[in-house]
Amino acid sequence: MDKTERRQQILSNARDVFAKRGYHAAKIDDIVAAAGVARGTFYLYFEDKRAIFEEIVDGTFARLGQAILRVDTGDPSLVRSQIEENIRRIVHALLEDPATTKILLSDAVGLDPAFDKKLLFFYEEVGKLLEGSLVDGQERGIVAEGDARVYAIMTLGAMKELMYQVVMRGLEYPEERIVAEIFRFLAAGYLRVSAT
Amino acid sequence: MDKTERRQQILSNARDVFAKRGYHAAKIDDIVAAAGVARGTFYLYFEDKRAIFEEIVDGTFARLGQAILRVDTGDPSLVRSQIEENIRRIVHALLEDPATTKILLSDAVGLDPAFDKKLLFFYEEVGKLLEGSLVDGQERGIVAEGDARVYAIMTLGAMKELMYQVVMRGLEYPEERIVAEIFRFLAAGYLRVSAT
Amino acid sequence: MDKTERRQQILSNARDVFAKRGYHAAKIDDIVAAAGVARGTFYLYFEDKRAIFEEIVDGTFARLGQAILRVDTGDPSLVRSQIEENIRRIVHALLEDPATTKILLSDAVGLDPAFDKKLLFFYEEVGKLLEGSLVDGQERGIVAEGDARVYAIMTLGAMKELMYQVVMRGLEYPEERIVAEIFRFLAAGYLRVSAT
Amino acid sequence: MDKTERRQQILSNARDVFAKRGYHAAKIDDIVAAAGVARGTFYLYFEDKRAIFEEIVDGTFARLGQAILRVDTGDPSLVRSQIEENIRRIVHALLEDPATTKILLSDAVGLDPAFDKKLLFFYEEVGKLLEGSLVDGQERGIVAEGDARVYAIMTLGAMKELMYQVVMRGLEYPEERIVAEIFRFLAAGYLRVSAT
DNA sequence: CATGAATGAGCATTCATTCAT
DNA sequence: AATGAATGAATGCTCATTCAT
Repeated sequence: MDKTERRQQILSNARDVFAKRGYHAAKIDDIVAAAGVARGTFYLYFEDKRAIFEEIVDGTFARLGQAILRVDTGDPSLVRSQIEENIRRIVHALLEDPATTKILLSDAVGLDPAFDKKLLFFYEEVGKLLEGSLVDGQERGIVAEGDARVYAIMTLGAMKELMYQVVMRGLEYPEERIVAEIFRFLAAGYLRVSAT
Repeated sequence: MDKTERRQQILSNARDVFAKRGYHAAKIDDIVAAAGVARGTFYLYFEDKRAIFEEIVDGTFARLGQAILRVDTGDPSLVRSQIEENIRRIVHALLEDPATTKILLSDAVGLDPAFDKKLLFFYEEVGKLLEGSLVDGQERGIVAEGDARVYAIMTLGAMKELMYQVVMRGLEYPEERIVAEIFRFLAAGYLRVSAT
Repeated sequence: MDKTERRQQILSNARDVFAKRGYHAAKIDDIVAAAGVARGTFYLYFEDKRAIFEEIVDGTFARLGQAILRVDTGDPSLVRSQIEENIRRIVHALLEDPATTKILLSDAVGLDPAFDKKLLFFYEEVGKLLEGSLVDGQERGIVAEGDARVYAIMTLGAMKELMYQVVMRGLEYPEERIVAEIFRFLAAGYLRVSAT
Repeated sequence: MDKTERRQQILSNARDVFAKRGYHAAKIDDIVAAAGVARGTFYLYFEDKRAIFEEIVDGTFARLGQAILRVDTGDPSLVRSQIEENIRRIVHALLEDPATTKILLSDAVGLDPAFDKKLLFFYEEVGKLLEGSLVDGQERGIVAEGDARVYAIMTLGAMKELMYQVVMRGLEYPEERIVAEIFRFLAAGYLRVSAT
């Protein structure tokens, strides 16, 4: 087994342990036991417990970052499919690896102020991207008036919560269904009430 | 100072410490120092660290639960204002005490599997309430077709994320503005794109 | 038992353990076992292992510093007795507590660069004091010509080695005898050989 | 590179590492990195860390032992130069390799009780040799009355301390000057005070 | 009731040494 | 012989909790 494999072996077992027990309850012992290596071996491949956790989260960030495509608003008739495709890719990236999704949406939250800052930064980046697209869309009339930043935040929140519920509760929704529901939610909301 | 006051004094200082440092970084020492009582006194009023944390979260649950009013869909012309009032009350309850909101949305997440279950349960209860109203609304034609459960989850997520950003980043939005944006988001979404 | 006593109890047992095993071989467990307290109690009174060791050495420094009296060379007829008195006090200070002397002359040496610097600094201070007295004495004709600094260094070395041997080998010399021998050694050397 | 060379290469790099960091702070990793060999190779040539350290100290002992010449007191007119020559050889042996001198006078001290015993034994051997010469000298009238053992101990201490200061502080004394000062110190002391 | 000194289980991390290749 | 990945015993330190005063 070469170094990369061994590293991957520890990393993936650590991921499972973190997902199962949560960051603090996950002991180095649990990780090495799961990986079937000695205590010291762990430290041959990773600086410390925090470092391997961060690597898992960073990896998820990277996967998510790659999933997101820039929306080209040039041809209005293609916007919808691009947005759907983006939602589809993000949902897929999160659901194909429920363990890291659980870690990202649960264990990584409130770990400590420094880590909170890291998460906030990631979501800020994604939020900015989204916000930019929304502002762009507003100029082209394909996004409603309103605070684009707030729209972006709520969009992220809605998707995060849905993914969290799916992952934590094992909600059995087909991905395509999830994509469709999200799109509908973003496109038209659901309240049909008249003004007071 | 009577028992109740003393208890409250410890509780409220603990809340600040948890909010500032996070659950794990908050030491009993920090709490008793903030409350100005002796180490042992803490244990006269609370079972253990976990218990006081849980009490804080439970208190927030209770406050939130009280904030939510049942929507009477009898007179369609009054539904909108009732919904707005609900959003207003929830937002107000969260923002009037940012410390507990931060704890609820950050420290309480991923604490351990048992606590995750507790949170999940609370959100499930709220979600069911909301889902029920949505189904009810669907029957009366004031809620669009679609999966009410998913709508409920995304609604919760959108609101949680917005509150989280306000609390963590100190976003300076007037409450009324937030309420209006949320309502608009839920009512009409923002995408105005034609089908492919 | 009040805090000062408890502290002293741990300190003095630590001193014995350090003297017996040496700094590195002395484990916190050995110290607390000797003191009859729990592991955590140790850390209630001392920052860490290094700190208690440093305190022991600093205490010895202080005792030694107090033992040394400034020699008043005003009345030449009184110089000899003052010097003898100084030697007597230093020798007494070291031999009345062999454990700390062993620690100072053995365990504290080569502990790490930072500690070496500390030791070097202490001996430098003592050396400067001695050197100053020697220069003063040279002006008054009661100290022979020659490099006062080297004299000071060799004097310290001679005394340190003698004390070390007494402490480590349990050499049974009466203190007064030691004082007399040191004085004679410093006063007249022992080689009686003619120049080449 | 043959076995002897490889061994020497590791040994001499270990010496530098020990001198720079001290015994405990010197890691096998540092040594093999300095020597440019693999971790396992180290153990092909040396039993363990302690063994290589001991070998370094033993080598220094051997070098020092060879530096010391027996003083032939037959012709009194030649004694002085023989003693000077001895001092010169010892000083030279120590200063030509400051790294091992630093190890001998600093890291080897207080390593553990067993090593202390070893050092004590070496100095005892040298001390006995010196003591024997002193007793011999006393019979021939070229060494003053007094306790020869104490003279021997203080002589060793004086020389050790001077060498230690030169090595640790980088004192810039020419060897010949050091030899002369030591000789003068041993021959006549420096105090010129009348009895009380 | 209040105190705070004492407790000790628990854990991350280090590093000398081994051994399969 | 040489390598360097793997090992796991060893240990300092933390901190929630207890309990005698």
